[in-house]
Amino acid sequence: MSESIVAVDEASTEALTVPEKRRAQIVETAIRLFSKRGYFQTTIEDIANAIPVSKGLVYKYFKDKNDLLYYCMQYVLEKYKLEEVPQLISKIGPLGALLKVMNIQCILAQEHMLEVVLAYRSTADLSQDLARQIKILESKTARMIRQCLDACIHQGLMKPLNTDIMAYQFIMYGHTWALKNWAFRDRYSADEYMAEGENILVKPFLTASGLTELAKSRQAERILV
Amino acid sequence: MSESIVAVDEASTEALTVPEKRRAQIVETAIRLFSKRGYFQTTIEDIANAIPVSKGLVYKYFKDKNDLLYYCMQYVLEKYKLEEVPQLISKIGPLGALLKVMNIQCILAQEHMLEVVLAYRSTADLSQDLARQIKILESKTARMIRQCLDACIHQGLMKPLNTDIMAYQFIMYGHTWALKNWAFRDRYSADEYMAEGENILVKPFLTASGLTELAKSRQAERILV
Amino acid sequence: MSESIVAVDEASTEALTVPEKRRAQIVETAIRLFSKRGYFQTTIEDIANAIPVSKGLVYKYFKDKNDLLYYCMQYVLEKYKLEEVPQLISKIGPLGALLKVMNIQCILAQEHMLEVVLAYRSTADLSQDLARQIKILESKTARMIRQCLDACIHQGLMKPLNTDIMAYQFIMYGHTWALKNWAFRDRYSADEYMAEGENILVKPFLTASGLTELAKSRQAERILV
Amino acid sequence: MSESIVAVDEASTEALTVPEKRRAQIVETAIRLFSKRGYFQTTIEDIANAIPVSKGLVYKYFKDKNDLLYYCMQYVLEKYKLEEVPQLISKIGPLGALLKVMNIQCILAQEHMLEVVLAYRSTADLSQDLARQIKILESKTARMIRQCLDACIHQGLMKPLNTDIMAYQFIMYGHTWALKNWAFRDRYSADEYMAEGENILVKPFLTASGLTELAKSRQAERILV
DNA sequence: AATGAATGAGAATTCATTCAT
DNA sequence: CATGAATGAATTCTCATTCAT
Repeated sequence: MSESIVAVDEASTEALTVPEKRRAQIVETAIRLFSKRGYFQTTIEDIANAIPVSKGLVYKYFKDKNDLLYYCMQYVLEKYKLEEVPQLISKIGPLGALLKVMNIQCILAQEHMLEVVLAYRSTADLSQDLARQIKILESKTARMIRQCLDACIHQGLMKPLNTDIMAYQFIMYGHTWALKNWAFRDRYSADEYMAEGENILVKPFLTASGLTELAKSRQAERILV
Repeated sequence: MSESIVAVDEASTEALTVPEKRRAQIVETAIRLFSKRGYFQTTIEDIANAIPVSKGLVYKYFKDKNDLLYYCMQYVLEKYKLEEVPQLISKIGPLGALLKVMNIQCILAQEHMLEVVLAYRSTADLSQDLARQIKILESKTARMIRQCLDACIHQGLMKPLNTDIMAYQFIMYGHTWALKNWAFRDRYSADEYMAEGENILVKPFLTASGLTELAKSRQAERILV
Repeated sequence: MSESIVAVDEASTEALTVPEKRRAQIVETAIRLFSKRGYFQTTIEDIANAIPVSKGLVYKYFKDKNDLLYYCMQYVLEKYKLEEVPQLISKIGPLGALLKVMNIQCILAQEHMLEVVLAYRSTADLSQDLARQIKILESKTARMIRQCLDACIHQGLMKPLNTDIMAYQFIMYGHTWALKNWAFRDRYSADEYMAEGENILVKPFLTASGLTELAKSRQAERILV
Repeated sequence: MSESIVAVDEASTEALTVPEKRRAQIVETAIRLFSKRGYFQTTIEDIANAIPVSKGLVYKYFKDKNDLLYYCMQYVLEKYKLEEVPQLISKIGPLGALLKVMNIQCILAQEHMLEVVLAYRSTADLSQDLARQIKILESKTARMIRQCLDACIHQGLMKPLNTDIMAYQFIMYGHTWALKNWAFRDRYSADEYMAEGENILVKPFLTASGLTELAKSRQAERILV
């Protein structure tokens, strides 16, 4: 996954100013605590002490607690942006893109387990308006996945099905890893879970030519590696 | 669905004593408000006013607010108990049972949408111990579904696959209807969503004999209706 | 002043319910402290402790601190309502009414010195909307006084003058007693100040017939007493 | 009014050093904001941003916020100093001086409306000691006016009356223009209000010879103009 | 059984003030 | 001179919980 499909904030690797670092530090600490204890059970003081800075400083960077929650959500969704799916489809084909997207969903869920849990617990705690924005961002991801599915079907690699609902199956498969991790973690590794995703979400829906294509791409991978 | 697979609280149809009615009334109101506004943003006073009774009365029935949340969760999970799955398998076969279980998951999600949302928002707000109990109950449901899947595979109706993970797919398919309802409700009815569940979670995994079995049971249904 | 021109809240003499008593108690304490220390330097806790009740209780009776300030202002202006001026004019004539109004302004300023000071310090601390209401109430008082003045002029008792501005002179004469009390209190009693009001605000503006009228009413008073 | 009776800070016309300019800038900005929003609702940051300078700089010039308020008050009272009244009396006579003083009070109230409002809102917010100083300054003004009144009476231009209280009437007439400006501004110009001041505070109190004197001085003015 | 007045611990938020740069 | 990041004390406000009636 060297040529990442996940949007990477290029700036994040550059030198950040002091205030920028502080902002990031607060957001990251807040995500950790909000995820673990929940939004309402985490006080601004908890967050400040964990850094550690003073309570008051948090308010220099964020209007209020809800504003901070919003930026936490943003930060999470930033990671989930699938911006280059169209290019990916044209480069490695829709089936390859689909598999890649599935993997990304799982990898992200693994890497940002706390954040996924946070999203399910606390989106409703955002103000009406901010909650809507979060939903819009998720809709975009669904649309990207749907493009892959539609392309697969269009190229005869996949049997026709409701790509709208199916797109959410891909999203939820990743989220499930995070949400039900208490049930899975003792029995499967993230990689095993991800591999099973192919068996559950991709292979059973492929046409004969889709299966051939899959086999070919597997072989190509093997040669590359 | 006259012969419900879902555990029905027999007592609920009997005459309840006044205190029992009050308890139920409080729990139901609490579920509604907790689901809509969240646990921490709903005050005991909100609940009392919505009934309406006095704040103090709520404390006659529940030790504290967290205790009330726990009983709300219990009430929700009560509805989700799949106790008669083994009987069901022996009566209508594992494939029929599987389809039925899938339908039930969707119907429950539709009928108890608020409660599902509540569970995802607020399980973590329960005390450690109560939260564990909730997880145990969900594990039981997963085990039931797994029995169906294992039986289907064992009887050659379904191709082998990881039934542990797949069982959660069935659970999550229902939950997704509730959790992402904001995305679906304008485009699909609950029935359409449920029907699509068959295409996504069952059919693609069937063997030839499984498909035959499915067709037969469909015909049987058609005759019955 | 047995037949008071000042609107008396009849209910205040009746039995009040417990919450009504509490409300009044809080308002009265707040007026005292707000007047003495100022609105922003008085904490809700100060007020609560002075009663003494708990902080939280104050919020059962008033939405927030600004709401409490508003009710304090209302309470003050309630006392300043001059509702029966028209009746008074028809009963004892416009000049008598005018003198009475002047006296009332001084008596009120003396009795509610703290409240007057509070009004000047803190009206601007009310929300836009509440501040406007307070101004409307003062305008009404000005209008009442103006009616007296206009009637006096119309009946030839007083020489023509700008009754609009003059009405505010009557209001301010009372307020000045409260606002500049630090300068006056060592040299004049409230009665002396009030008596001087007649020399400054009434007599110099009377016509010959106005002076006759004044002398007559003085004599009538002397006989009555 | 070329030969101003109002004490003018001679230095203000000279070249100020940079720090002096900064100080003045801060004080003037503070007066503006304190008057508009009140002392407690104006933050040091508000003032700094309005200039704009940094918050820290304000503390280079003023010990603390209360110190700044004190200098604001000083600045206001500086304008209100009536130092040359004795000379004025001997130059244009006590009645002319009195009229001039009345005019000045109105002009100052018009030009420094915000400052007058500030004084009434915030004098009590000064420390005990600083508040006393402000009162002493106002007493001086009252004494000056009283000198005029006493001289008028002594020279038989004015009928005897309580000059102590009357002096405050002159002060308050100006203040009233500022304090009740919300009621007046739509109906009168500052000049109209000032003209009415003569009808309310001077003419009714004059003796026959005082009226003659007034008429003469009016004529003199007319010739001059 | 039921009420609702009262409490008080605890959280969010603000802002004057300091100080390293 | 000037900045603005950082602090922390102080305050408003909320709400679960208790208890006398």
